[in-house]
Formats: sequence, structure tokens, C-alpha cells
Amino acid sequence: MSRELVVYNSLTRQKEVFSPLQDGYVGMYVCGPTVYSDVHLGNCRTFMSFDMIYRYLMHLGYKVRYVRNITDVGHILDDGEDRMSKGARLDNLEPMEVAQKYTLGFHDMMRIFNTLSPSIEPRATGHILEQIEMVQDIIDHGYGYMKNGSVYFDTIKFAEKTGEYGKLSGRIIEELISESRDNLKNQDEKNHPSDFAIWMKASDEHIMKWNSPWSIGFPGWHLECSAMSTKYLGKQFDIHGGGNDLKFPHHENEIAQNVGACGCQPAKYWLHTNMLLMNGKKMSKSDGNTISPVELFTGDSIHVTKGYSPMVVKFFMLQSHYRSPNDLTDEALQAAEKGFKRLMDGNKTLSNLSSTVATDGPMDAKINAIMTSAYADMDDDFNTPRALAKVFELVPIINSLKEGQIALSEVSNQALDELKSFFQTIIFDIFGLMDETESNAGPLDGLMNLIIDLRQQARVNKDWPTSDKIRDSLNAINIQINDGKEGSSWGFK
RNA sequence: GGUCGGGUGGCCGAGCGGUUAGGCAGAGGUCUGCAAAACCUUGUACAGCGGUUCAAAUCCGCUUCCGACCUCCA
Repeated sequence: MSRELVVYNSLTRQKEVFSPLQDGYVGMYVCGPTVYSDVHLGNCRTFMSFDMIYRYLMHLGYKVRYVRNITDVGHILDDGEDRMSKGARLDNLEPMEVAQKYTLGFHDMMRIFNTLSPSIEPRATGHILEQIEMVQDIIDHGYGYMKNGSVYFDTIKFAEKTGEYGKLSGRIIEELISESRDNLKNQDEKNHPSDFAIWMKASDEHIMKWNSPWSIGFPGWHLECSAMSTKYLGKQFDIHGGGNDLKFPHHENEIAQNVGACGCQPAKYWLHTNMLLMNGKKMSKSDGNTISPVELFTGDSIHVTKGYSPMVVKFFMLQSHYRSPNDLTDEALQAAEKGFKRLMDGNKTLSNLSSTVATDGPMDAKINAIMTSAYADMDDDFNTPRALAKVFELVPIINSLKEGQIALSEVSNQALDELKSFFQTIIFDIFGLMDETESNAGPLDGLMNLIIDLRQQARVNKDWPTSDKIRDSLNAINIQINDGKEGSSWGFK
């Protein structure tokens, strides 16, 4: 923790020096998925961003408790039906069966993208009691009111008394208040349009419901995060994260609930990731502008000319900043694929390099400077695209060292070792990338060596038809023969 | 309509007052039996118009285009 980390705080709309509430420890809460359908690619970007942030905080030496919830109840549809039970009705399954299915699918996808598991992954349905207690706290503090068994949060009263409402999302309280005169009539039970349910009375046919002091019902859809973050991280913690589109109303209401129940701001730093776009537009199922992770991997989609591996997709996302929109296009993915391969090849080349001098190579300082600046980029609000650019500045140096444009005596073994561990740390430990081309061990490798051997004999005999036939036939099945100075090697295209 | 955030080279994408961003594509070269691959080198940009400044892609104003949120959304 010798370096200074700066993060952009959505709450204050500026970059701030990161300083945790408790020295050496970080509590981070990230809004997780609602498990009523397959994970959306956009979700994946958010979770990969926070995975990188989690990894980087740990790299800095913090002990991090990372809490990411699973929402398996609480989201209310326009027609008042709980989202989970709607999914259940469509699939003709038990609600928890639906939740289980998509939770497992979500976990699989997170594993495929090589993200670390959170420290705690609480479920909303496992915390009904905590949510009920919080509703009671809110009522006790005068910010909740009951209507026919449901409990609503009084945003106007809260705004007037605390001045806290609308801070995060930039809503204007006066506007909310003036709205009340015009819109009062068409409100069902709410006193004001901006009020929101913290406990909903369930209709008879509603499947997911629990007993409470107010009615048999279910918790409001912002409540779980307030209750669970408080339970596992305390009334106040360091980082609260989520997608940009959750700022309002979800996060705004979450703050209202926490302040309303505990009297204090829950999180010190609010971090929001920006949206993943496709072909310049937000991904949306309704207008067909969407692609699932699996379709992206297999290439089974009109939006893509071929499949891209999970690590290529991840690399692609790391090339843009988490707070910027990221535009997914086939062309950009192709570029990422090649760039990623170049990076992996560079790393492999590096691992085989060794110098002729132990210390004080003439180029050591230059290499060290680049490595240092890459970390400085990470310290500046987790700027992965810039840090990645720095890594790419090192690649030509590595290649030149191998190819001889730069003499091996230029860089000392000491610097080389540092460089090797730098690559390991930043690419794999922090970015969370993996080399997918590794380990061709087993019979395939032996087979390929035999074939390369046979071809080499043909080449020695200047039997070009044979050697070209071997090369072209392999090429047709996506195996690339690379003829180099020191013999041939092979790899998948 | 309201509130934010943007428009950077052929594409993606950093930078946000003076430095080469970086990746891909393009061009030139090295290697090679030929090729592919790989590697090295490299050109091209800051939506428009004003203004501030010694200096602006970077600050201010206007114009124009785009996106997000305002309803479930990562």
C-alpha cells in the first residue's frame, strides 16, 4: 500500500484518493445478477470489471471482503408479478428451481471468464428476516408508511429531512415535490410517485411470500442490497459497485433505505461501470441487438463472423476503461483476438529469455520505467487500457531481444526476472487473463512432432509437393505450421 | 421533455493544457524453396464555429450528432 490509489466516486462525481475506513481492509459490495434467465453479456462486463478491481485491491495488499448478491426474489414487474415467479410460471418450475438453474449457469459463466468468486454471495431469499428488520427500522425512523399491508418509503419526507435523496443520481428534490400535486390522483397506494415499496403484500396466487408484521408478502426490490450489505459489511463500508443503469432508482433508493434505517451513508465510494454496446447501440433483446456469451464463443449469431474465445472477449473488454461505454463489434473482436495472441506469444517468448549479464543492463531502467508507469495507470482509477498499452510497449522489446535486434546483454537477468514476474502479475493475477493455447501435451503433440519430422525430411530432399501438401492439409484443419530458423513449430490458428 | 455522459486516424480505444498512447487493419522491410505465420519499422486524428492562453483534442460558449438514465435492466 505504498502507492496511492485514486478512484472515481459517483457520489461526489470526482476522483478521490482511496482510503478505506479500516486500515488494510476493504469492504466491497457489488449488485449481482437476478437469476431468472441466462446471464447477459453486459452483466459479464460489469462483473469482470469488479473482478479486476477486486484483484487489484488484493494486489495492493488489502484484505478484501467482496460481497456480491444473488437476487432470487423481489423484482416487481409492471403487472405486479414477482419476476422470479413469472419465470417459474413460464418454465413450469418451482421458483427456487429457476433460481438454482440460472445461478449455476451464472457461476459457470463467471468461471469461463476466469473471475474469482466473491467472499460472500448472499441470496435475497436467505435474508428475509434481515429485510423485515430493516423495514421496521425505517418505519421506526418515520420514513415508512403502511397501506393495506404494504409498506412504502416516504421519499418526500426523507428528502426534506435529510436532503440526501437524489444526490447520487442527480435528481432534483424540488421536482419530486412539485410532482406530487399533479400526479397524486393516479397513484394507487403510494403517497407520491417517487415513493417505493419496501414491503409488498402478496396476492393469493403469489408463490414467493413470507410472513411479516404487516402482511404475508415479499420485500421490495431495493431492500435486499441494503440489508445484506449491512449484515456482511456493516452499516458503513468502503465500496459499493454496480452497473451505471442501477444508479437510479436502485442505488438511490438503497441509500435512502440505509440512511433511513441507520442514519448514515452506507458506502464511502460508489463505483459504476458503463454499458456494453453492440454496434454502437445498447444491447436489447426486443430489437434483436443482443448476443449471448455462448453465441459469442461459438460464433452462432448474425452479429459475428466467427466465434471468439472467452479470454479474447475479456481482453477486448480490458482494452476499454470500465467507466466508458464499450462498443462490441465483429471488427473490434477480430482486432482483440490478434492483439491477445500477440500478448500471449510475447509472454511465452519472455519466459524463455535469459541474459548474459546478471545486473545493470543498459536497458534495465527503461524497462523498469514502463513497468512502474503501468502500475501508476492502474492506480489511476483502474485504467486497464493504459496499463495494457504499457505492457504492449514491452512486447517489441521482448521480441527484439529474441530476434537479436537488441543484444541480450542490453538487459540484465535481474531486470528480466522482474519483467517476467511483472507479466505474470499484471496479465494473469490482476487482469485475470489466461493463456488458452497452453498445454498441447499428450498424444497430439507427439503426433504433430512426427508429422513435422516427416515434412522436414521432404524439405531436405527438396520434395516440395509433399512438404506443401502436409502444410496445406494441416492448414485446412486449422493447424498452422510455422517455419522458423530453428525448425518448424505448430499451433492452432 | 428532464438529468447526466459523449463525439479522437480505415476500425476499436486511451489521453483531458505543452510528451510516441496501445491494439487491429494499411504501407515498407527481415526471415523463407515458395508461401503462411512471426518479427522489426512506419504514415494517418482529435464533429463544426467562435473564444481564453505563449500553447487546446484537452478549458469556456454556441451549433450539430450520438448514447445512457428518468419504467425492469449490469
